[in-house]
Amino acid sequence: MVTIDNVHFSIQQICGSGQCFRLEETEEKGIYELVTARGYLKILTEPEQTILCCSQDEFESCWKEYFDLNTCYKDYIERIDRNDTYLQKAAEFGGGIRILRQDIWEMIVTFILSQQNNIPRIRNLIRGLCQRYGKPEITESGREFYPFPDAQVLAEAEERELREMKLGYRSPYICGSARMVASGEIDLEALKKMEYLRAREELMKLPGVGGKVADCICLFALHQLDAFPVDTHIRKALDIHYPEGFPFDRYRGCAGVMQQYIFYYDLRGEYREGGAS
DNA sequence: GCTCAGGTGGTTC
DNA sequence: GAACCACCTGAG
Repeated sequence: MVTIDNVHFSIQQICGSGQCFRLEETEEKGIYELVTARGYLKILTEPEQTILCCSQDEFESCWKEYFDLNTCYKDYIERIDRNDTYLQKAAEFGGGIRILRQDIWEMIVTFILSQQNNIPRIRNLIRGLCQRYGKPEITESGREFYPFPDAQVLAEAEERELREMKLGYRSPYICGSARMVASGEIDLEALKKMEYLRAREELMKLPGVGGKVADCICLFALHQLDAFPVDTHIRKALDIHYPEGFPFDRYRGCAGVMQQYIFYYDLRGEYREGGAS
């Protein structure tokens, strides 16, 4: 068991920030389960602290990096313009969010599926893919879980099968991307070493990956903090609060963190303006 | 029925 | 290169 205080770390906020679809609250309130390429993790959340159910060694060698706990997010928050009350409030509201270091193939598929889709449905689609194509594993405590299927497995799936699973018009994108990754035409290891814009450009060679999806992959898998995915929520928030444009120069090296604060605040914050409903 | 949900790719001018 | 439009699906 490893205990972390909740000052700048919140599982609920990370779960709600839309970067990870395989972190879910169980039927027991406050207890979460996370399935990643690194393995399975059970998490207990309490008002003051969060408890990761793993050994100290596993924490040090794996989860500490995954949750980006070596980084001080307070430093990012302190970089926010004091006159920018909107961003100040957003960062205060979502101050426990961290940018995870997730598996790149999983992020490619996840964000291809995210287009014209809502969060609960994306979760279901991914769960379906894992159960159908992932090889089940068992935790020490006997809990069965399904890791994300690798590109080689999905490369052999038929488009028809994916359509049956309600992936819709995204089905050929998944098949095509899986084949390009499985064949090595797109080299995932090489992407990890590339600079942000180069990686973004390379990812956009995959079918179904445009600028927004490529930015999500860059941010949530490659930890490129200059990536700033602009979706409908962010577009709306930027139009209202930054009609002159978002100050990217000021937030070089952490724009993606700000994006997450804005996104989470727009989606979950009590704050609403203009569109009263 | 219609619109919308964290878009992309193809076509057109 | 900006402006359209089709595209699967399910919920409200």
